[in-house]
Amino acid sequence: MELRDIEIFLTLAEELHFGRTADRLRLTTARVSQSIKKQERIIGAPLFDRTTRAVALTQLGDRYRHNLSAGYRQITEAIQDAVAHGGGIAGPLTLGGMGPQTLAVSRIIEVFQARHPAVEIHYREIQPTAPFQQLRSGQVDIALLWLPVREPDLTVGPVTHVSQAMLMIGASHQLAGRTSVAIEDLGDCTVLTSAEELPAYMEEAINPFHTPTGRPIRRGPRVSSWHEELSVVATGKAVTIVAAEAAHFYPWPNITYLPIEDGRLIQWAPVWRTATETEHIRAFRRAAQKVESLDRGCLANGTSLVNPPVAERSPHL
Amino acid sequence: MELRDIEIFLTLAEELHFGRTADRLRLTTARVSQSIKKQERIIGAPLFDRTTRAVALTQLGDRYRHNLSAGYRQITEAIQDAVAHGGGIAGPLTLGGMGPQTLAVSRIIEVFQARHPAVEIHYREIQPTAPFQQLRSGQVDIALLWLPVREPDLTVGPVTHVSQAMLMIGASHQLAGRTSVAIEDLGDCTVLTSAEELPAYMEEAINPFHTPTGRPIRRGPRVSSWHEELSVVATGKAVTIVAAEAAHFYPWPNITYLPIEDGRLIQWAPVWRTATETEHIRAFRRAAQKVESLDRGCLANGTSLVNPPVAERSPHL
DNA sequence: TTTCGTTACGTTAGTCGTAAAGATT
DNA sequence: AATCTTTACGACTAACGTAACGAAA
Repeated sequence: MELRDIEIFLTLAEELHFGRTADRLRLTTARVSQSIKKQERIIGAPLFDRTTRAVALTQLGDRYRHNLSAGYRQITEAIQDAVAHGGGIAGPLTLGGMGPQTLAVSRIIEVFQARHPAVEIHYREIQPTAPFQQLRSGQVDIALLWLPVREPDLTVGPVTHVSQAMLMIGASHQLAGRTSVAIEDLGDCTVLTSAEELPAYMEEAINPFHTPTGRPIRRGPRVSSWHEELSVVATGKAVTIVAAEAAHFYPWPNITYLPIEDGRLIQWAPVWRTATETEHIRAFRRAAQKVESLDRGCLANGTSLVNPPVAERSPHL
Repeated sequence: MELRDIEIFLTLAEELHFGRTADRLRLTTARVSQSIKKQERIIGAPLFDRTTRAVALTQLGDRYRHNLSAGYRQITEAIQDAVAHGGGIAGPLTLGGMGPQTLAVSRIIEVFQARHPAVEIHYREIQPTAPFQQLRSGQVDIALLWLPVREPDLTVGPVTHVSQAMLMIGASHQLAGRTSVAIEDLGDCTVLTSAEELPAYMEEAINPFHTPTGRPIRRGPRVSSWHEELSVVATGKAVTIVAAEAAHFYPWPNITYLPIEDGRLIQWAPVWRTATETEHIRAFRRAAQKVESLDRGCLANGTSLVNPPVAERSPHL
């Protein structure tokens, strides 16, 4: 019997519903069922009376809950207290990323987890059409966004990686046969519009309003999510500029990805609300800087080391 | 962080010694070290100052211990309480057996563990020369002994299995070339004596004092343990009657095992102190009876079932 | 040299998810 | 049919032991 089981029991005793309990603890109902069953086997009697319609504590279950809850709270508080005084950090940290971009920072996350095993990292999908929304609403603590980001209320961390820019275009589009395109060619295209208004500087940097020679670039249908972007592009109604990783992760048959000759690079960096900067966030930035310096070291050497210098070991919690 | 880690921490905080902590928890020092290190990583600061000479709580460690201990006790008590009221049983149960005999009851132990996952079973070796000693001293709760056992303070449970009796004899002994012996042949042998006095009825039943025709059977060197028995028999100084399993598990080159023509069978049964019969012991007897009845069922059918009727599932705790 | 704590590494047990099967309305 | 819990099964993680190493007396 471990704390995890007790947590599951106490949560179910509150929710009286396997599904909601599983949601709260980010488990499956199967797992909840298994854990409760295990405790009932150890104790030798049911803790809950349950049908598919209702879950209720038995008398014994209620007694168990009552005896358990105080001790459980005390222990979690003791750990929190020690963590607070020990300089460690614990608790949840939610990262937001666009599609596969979070994969690109896996080394940072590794280093972070090794340093702070008690932090549980969660992920949320960020829509390119509303990059700041979840950050501002507090749903994500750190968002991995493409630069530039110049918002007065947001802080931008170190650049974590760089992607080639590619033009995502319907396979039936007139340009689709080309092996590459230039920004100038966008003058002949209709570019997706974000349903949410993006800041002008961001829009300009990613999908400019004018070609280098000054031709205006036409704006097309409004989309509100990444999958909508994919769908609209697939129908050939519009095009948009994306990071090269998209070609890898969304190789749809009716979508073509073309390199952009002007060789534009997309820089990615973690971004967070300045006002709610926590110790978690500072620790994440430190991890990012650490990885950055390691990478610089490798590049400076110019040779691929047989045993790359890994500063921290993986957690093994 | 789980209860197990907390238990390890609290024990080390008491013992201030990795080796003793490991012993108390039946772990290795490596494991203790790993668990403490994990907690220190989570907390972010050392809990113990340790050299190879001394282990001491840091200030933070002491605070942690103080905050933790009450909650830990509360939780373990809550579980104990629920187990007590739920009809389940928990805690240690020590079984004693002679050599490989405990293997013969593995099915009973399986059934028992499935019914009572919270009971941790330990094993202790019982010497055939002093079968009741550890039972009476409380070192073992249940001993698996060969019958007959007729002691006023002991209760004998159901027979768990039956072994062929064999004569264990030095390879150089005059009888060693035979393919089998009769009890009558013991008249020509010297039989081991137990260092501790065995009850007469037991001695008579196993190594009788007279052959069927009335010849006395000579008593030889006193031995005080099973390995001493093996050694003495190997030198050819004496012989003794053992269960057939011994031939399997101790196939020493200078020891020969001979079937006994009179076809004596050795019956094994669990035995415990009547005065200290606990719920654990009653549960063990029930498990033994369950297996007994299953076996009877199989024998009655006369056929080996493809899917033998296993009443309880294995624990998967 | 012995005693004690740590590190490295391989094995195994148990957690957890997926998928499908019961049960109840 | 829809909703909810349980069972079956497989994958993967972390607990744990073994063995070797390192430091202190």
